[in-house]
Amino acid sequence: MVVVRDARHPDPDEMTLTEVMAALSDPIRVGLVRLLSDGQERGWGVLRAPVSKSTLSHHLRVLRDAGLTRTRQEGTRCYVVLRREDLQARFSGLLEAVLAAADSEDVGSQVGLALDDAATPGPPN
Amino acid sequence: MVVVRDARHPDPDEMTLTEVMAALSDPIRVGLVRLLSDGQERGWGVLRAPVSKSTLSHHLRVLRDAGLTRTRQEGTRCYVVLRREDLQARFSGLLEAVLAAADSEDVGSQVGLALDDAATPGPPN
DNA sequence: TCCTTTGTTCGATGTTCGTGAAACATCGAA
DNA sequence: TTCGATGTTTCACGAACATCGAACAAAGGA
Repeated sequence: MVVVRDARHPDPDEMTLTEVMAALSDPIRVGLVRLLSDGQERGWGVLRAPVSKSTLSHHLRVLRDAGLTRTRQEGTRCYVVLRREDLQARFSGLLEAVLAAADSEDVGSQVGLALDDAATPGPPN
Repeated sequence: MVVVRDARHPDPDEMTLTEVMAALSDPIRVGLVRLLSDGQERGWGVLRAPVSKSTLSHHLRVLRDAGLTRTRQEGTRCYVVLRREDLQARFSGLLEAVLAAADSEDVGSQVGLALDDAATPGPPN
């Protein structure tokens, strides 16, 4: 997956509001953001969503391009983390408001973690 | 414009986060929201955007369907107002965060008011 | 009654989006 | 080097979207 090397991670000042809003207009992507909202870095592999591998990859790309998440590659695996601080710096209060609304509405509840290592805190030992 | 009679104005609890986010993922619609953010009711006719009449009508419909604005008809004219309280009730803090971000980025600056009665405060006397 | 004003709705068109299957690229292990 | 695991990219497709011009509908005025 050569892509991660090309991974575009916009700086806070390169993020655009409309791109972020568009990224958050899909339930699956909102679900992914909710999943990552605890600040924990998650392995790509533990993410579970009712879509194919390629579609999930697409959604993660949209989130990354918008600046919502950061993807890190380690060996053959990828890890995703929410860019809370950067988002706060650029769009103060937006993420919190979205997360609160998403929780109250339970948006993207179809998205979850693999039952086994559901707590995968990051890179394996 | 018989349409206003069919106008769908969702209750706060009928609004969905993803629909609101989608509505705010277009610069012109964000511009319209910014224009209405002072709480003033504006006449359809004073709204200026670099799109055709039908496209503007479409954008206003998207905003209305998402619950962001309320449209009122008076005689042959229409008036639009931002539903700040309802949005606050349903998505606490979201609108404020979006408006702040939109201002700092100057999203939708192409949207404006007619030069003449730019301050049309509502129904004409 | 006829005409003007004001928006809405109806095609039509080109673009973007969400989706999956399949091919591909990269890394680590055998 | 060969193989398996892990994601990414390409391709294709239907649906949704942004856009416009034209037709339409409702309310007021001449």
